Amino acid sequence: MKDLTKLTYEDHTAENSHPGFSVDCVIIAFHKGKIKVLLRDFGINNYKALLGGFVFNDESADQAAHRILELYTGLSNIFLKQFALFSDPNRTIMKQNLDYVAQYSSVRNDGKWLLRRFITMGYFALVRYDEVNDFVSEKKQLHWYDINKLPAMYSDHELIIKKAQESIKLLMPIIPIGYELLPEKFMMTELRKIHEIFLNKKLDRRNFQRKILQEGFVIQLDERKEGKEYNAPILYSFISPDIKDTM
Amino acid sequence: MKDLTKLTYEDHTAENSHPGFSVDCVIIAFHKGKIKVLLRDFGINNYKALLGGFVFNDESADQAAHRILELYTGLSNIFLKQFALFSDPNRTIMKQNLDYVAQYSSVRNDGKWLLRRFITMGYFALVRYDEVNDFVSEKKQLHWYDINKLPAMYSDHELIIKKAQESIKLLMPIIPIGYELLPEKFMMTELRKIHEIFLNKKLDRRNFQRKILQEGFVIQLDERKEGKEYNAPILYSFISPDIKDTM
DNA sequence: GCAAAAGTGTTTTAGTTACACCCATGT
DNA sequence: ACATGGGTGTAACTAAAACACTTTTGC
Repeated sequence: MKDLTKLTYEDHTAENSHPGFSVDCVIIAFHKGKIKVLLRDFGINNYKALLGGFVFNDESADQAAHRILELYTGLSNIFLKQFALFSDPNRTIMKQNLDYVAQYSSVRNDGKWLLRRFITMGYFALVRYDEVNDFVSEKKQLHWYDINKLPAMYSDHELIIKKAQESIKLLMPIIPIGYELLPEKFMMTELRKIHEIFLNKKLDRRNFQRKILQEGFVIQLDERKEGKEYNAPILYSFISPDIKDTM
Repeated sequence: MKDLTKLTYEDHTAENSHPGFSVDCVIIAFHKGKIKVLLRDFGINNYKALLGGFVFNDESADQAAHRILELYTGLSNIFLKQFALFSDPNRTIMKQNLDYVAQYSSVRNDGKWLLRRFITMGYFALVRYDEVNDFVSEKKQLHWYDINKLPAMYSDHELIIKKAQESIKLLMPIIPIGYELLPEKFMMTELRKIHEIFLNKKLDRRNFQRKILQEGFVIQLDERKEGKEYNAPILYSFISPDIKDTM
């Protein structure tokens, strides 16, 4: 594996990257009751874009996605999952793309390569807001957006996010969602909120709690959230850091 | 859409296809109590290969997969699903591939293009054996293999099949498997057998039947399988041809 | 003869759903 | 004053799992 700290978007050229192919990461976090997506300024028309990049000749798409994630969040070993391939022949031949390339070509000589058709693999990553936000907030072009209130987006990136959301909803009965998004100690309400947002429906407080606890992945701590005097919320933890191994 | 009947493997060139990218289809059917995969002779060392191909410049990967499926099975509108991307940088740089290209280069001049790195999207298709076998059996290079007794395979195609199997197992609680694999009228035992193979465990006959029937997608017909005198198996049918729309 | 497969119901256990009250905090 | 959110338990219902016998056919 390369030294990731040395890599930036500018390191990609037509020579060292797989042609016509990219990866795009839907980086998802949970903060203040909302599911957030990390996007970057695209630079044209105030469009926002997913965090993506190209696949070097000596790495797999999964490795490229991990590299890109580390580049933008500082985290390695992040939970990351392929969810769909986007390959419409016209997906990158859009006005905003042409504008971008026109501008981009002035600083590098392979701008035309970017005008070629690209097929992109969509990945979603689940990260802990608190663990990445210091790193992220240093980069002025990166911002979090509520997944249900997306800004105008470059190319088909809004579609990619919607598909990621659908995939997560579909996977929820199968994989224990929440572990990757929450800090070590969390309130049951937060975990329930995450489920509610992806399932897009209200869940009964007590039934949810009973179900989660009897699944056995979450335990109640002998500790309550500070700052409240009356009925301070009890804190919970996931028992195992190896849940991702069941995927 | 092009005239599919005119297309063969030979129609692909470096000029008309997306570079370094392919699709591979794991075509799955059910016959005589076994899950079968359709493979072609690869021509070198008796290796077998998945049915795959390249993506033309004016089609999406999904369209390419459908085109390839129609080419090899005669069926359009087949149930088809992306399940994983295979992008190990070394996946196609294998001895059997070099041998193949050496042989292949003698008949077409872009053999070296085939030696480049390829990223492939894995699709699985579920088809009805009876509907495709007449078409398939005309092509001498195509054969069905028990998914649990695979022959020696080209490149990473065995891995691709294993991953397809895992994906189906994972999706089984979510999507009603079986509809795409069985003829209009079928025995409950056949449906159960399909579930048993993918889940890799025995299921209780009566509990399975009750569960399936109360899900509501399958109804009992007033008809029994012919050819048996005593306790001829009752036939069943799926009620709706639109189950795939729920995907 | 024996294994295999098909018909057929009941009981038990586990899981899911529905539902109400109390009290402090913040607006 | 009111809405919000947090603590707490039970009863009804639905779903899943375990389980046996009989008969014919095919080997």
